[in-house]
Amino acid sequence: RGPETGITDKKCSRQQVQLKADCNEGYVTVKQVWVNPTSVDLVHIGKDKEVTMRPGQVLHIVNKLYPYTVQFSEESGKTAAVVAAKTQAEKRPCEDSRKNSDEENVPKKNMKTKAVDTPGSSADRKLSSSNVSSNEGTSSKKEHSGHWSQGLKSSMQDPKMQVYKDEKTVVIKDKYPKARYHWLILPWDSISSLQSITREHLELLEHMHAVGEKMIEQCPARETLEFRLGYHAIPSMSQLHLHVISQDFDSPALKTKKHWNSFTTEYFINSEDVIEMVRSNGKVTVKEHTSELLRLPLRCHLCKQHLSTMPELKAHLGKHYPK
DNA sequence: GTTCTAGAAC
DNA sequence: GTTCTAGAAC
Repeated sequence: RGPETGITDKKCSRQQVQLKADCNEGYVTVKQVWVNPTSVDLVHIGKDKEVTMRPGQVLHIVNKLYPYTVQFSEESGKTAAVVAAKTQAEKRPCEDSRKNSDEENVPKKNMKTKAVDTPGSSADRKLSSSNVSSNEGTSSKKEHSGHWSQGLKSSMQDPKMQVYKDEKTVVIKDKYPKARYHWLILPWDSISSLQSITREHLELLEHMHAVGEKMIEQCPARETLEFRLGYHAIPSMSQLHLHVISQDFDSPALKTKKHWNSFTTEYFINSEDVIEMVRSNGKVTVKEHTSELLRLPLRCHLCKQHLSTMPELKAHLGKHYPK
């Protein structure tokens, strides 16, 4: 609460939240300093607790009010974080881009933005007040953060990438397919990840699954290839996306152990299991040591044979799936 | 997420 | 010597 945010609500402490941006990783750590509820994607943080927030997620300062989003922008080789009051940021993106052509670098008077200090190690990347204004100009023009983790949000909006769309979802081909067929089913609604899923999203999840199955039905190789539909337990890219991937894993973009294990271990959660989890539990929880699954030794998903290198694995897969 | 590359592994 | 991977940088 104070002049910087314009918040006058007495339920909001003058020191309600603490934000810390990691510009290299592209997220902001949000710590709730005061007792009244602060939430990210409507999930309460709790006093003295911290959560990470990525672009696309919504921070409510107190009592589900005063929505804010974060954006990262690249400016003269440096990455900077900008926090923007949500309503203003979303209200007039088109108007902004026009206006900016004759109002270059003039900050919006009513756009409440605030620079966030980066952690100590990257003190040289700290924002000075002078590039706050230029960053405001950039972020309102671009309409997206520019950070790689936001790539799907821009791809899904690009008509050239869309291979199917309906009222709830859009389908794009994975930009770096890890198999002969690899689609992503995304909701139009901004849903950052599985972690923000609730029972309210059950129908959407079922619809996404049905769309995925439609993609398989229209695939010329549907008779000869197996497919799996599922989610990465800990995705790198923001915006919920259902993978539909053929099980040949015959692709030059499949290069690393991490790639392999992300599709062939429990790191890949079947769409049906996600739906069942939400139905019975109201949310999706990821097991504790999930990230370690990515370092497991390479193993053929079909015959379970161990392979010592990626080239060996790829040669081995060739036996299961001749061209 | 990908790209790039130093140095480990062979 | 070359191949391959893990981690930094983007």
